[in-house]
Amino acid sequence: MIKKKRSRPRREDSLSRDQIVEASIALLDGQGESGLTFRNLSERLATGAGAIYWHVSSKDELLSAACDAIVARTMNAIPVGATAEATLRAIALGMFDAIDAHPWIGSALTHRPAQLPAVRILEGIGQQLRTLGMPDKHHWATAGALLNYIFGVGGQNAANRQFARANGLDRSDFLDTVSAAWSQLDPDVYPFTRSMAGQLRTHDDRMDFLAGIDLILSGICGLRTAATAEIEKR
Amino acid sequence: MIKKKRSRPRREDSLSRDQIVEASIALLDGQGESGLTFRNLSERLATGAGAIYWHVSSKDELLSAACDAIVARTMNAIPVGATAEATLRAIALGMFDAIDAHPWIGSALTHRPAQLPAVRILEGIGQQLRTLGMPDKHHWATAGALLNYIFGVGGQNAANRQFARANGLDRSDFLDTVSAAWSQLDPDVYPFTRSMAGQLRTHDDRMDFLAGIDLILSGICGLRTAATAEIEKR
DNA sequence: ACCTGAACACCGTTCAAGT
DNA sequence: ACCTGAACACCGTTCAAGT
Repeated sequence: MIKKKRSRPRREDSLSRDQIVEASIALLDGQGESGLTFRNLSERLATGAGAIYWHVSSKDELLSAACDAIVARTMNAIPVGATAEATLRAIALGMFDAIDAHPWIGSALTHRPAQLPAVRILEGIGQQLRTLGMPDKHHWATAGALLNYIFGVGGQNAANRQFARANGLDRSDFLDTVSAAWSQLDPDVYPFTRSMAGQLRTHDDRMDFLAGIDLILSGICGLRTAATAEIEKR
Repeated sequence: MIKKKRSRPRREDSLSRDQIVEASIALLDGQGESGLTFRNLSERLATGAGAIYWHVSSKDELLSAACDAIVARTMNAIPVGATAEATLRAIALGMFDAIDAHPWIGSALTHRPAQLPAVRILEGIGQQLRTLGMPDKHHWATAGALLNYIFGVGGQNAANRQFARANGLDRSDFLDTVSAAWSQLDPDVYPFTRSMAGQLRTHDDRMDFLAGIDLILSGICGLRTAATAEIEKR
């Protein structure tokens, strides 16, 4: 008697790239970055690893596509018609919230070079700089400053979230841990950091993020420092 | 006859954590992030994987320690005695150059949460903000803005370098590739990005980085925007 | 106390073979 | 054209056993 090998049920409809990307997002949201493996993914999609490779060329591409799906939705949700400054803030806050909801895109953005997701954001920022009447020669540096700041915050948020998840901490546990560590630093070497330990527990990430954006925007509005003179000198 | 197993020669002196960290830095500098494996490391140190684990608890800790060694050297090399603004620039440029020389620390910084390396930089920045006479309540948001901007640029630089290395491109090949990709974007959807494709080839990363720093510094010097009012309102 | 190195439990990726 | 799933070449980490 032939022993029929018991294998898991396979899907009957055929796979699509979109389904793979959506399943990846679900996995990343639910289990964090380490949750996205081809084994997890093929189980969830009731298929084999090879089937996924038919639609997608590598894990890197998959992560990029998942990230791009989120970024595209975020950028499409930015309301049009507001002032340039308000729109720049909306873009920045939109990305902040997107990274908050999907921490893994913070690390996807910082790790994969200037590809589609980054370009979508750059484009949104750049168009507003134009309407703001910023001289062309400052466009690149200015857009880059905003973009890199957003990426920097995103990357840190992602890292903090991942650390907290890996150690089974919630946000408040995590802040307590860092705050405690900072309180124990040598006061002679780290006076400033020690003095920040308290604020750390009560601060509002989103508010601080916005304050940074406004710092840059206010710099943009009043380009009058030594360095811009230096740049003009070239 | 007993066949004596030919094994690689082992070291005779004993291992130290410092030697392990230095060997890791050499590996990371020479072969990039993927070059740091316990197998590579134990071969280089003429020892076994277990020996390394005796001195170091995980790969994560090792990467952190390697990153911290570079950051500590960088921060110690910042000259003292200059004006606060000049020192802030020196810190930023010092980190930029350190990341340029060791791209992997860009990704180590963005991936491991607020630990020693980040604290060293935060402290340096914060002390200068104090001498600048910035009101205490703005310290956190301001220092965070500078720090996150530096991390953002660092992360992007690291990612770009790794991409270039993985594809066997030098800097100019890499810029050509991105520039070509941007030139082919749909002009109706990506007018700004397309217009940047040219500048991309000739731009100076370091100069643009400095321009961003100065944008933030100039915002710091003239805190007068809607958002700071908003923060004060709280 | 410090080290060895085989073994374990994973990865991403490939590919002959199936439909 | 699309999928299967075993196999491959790696990982980080552990641990009984040695000195």
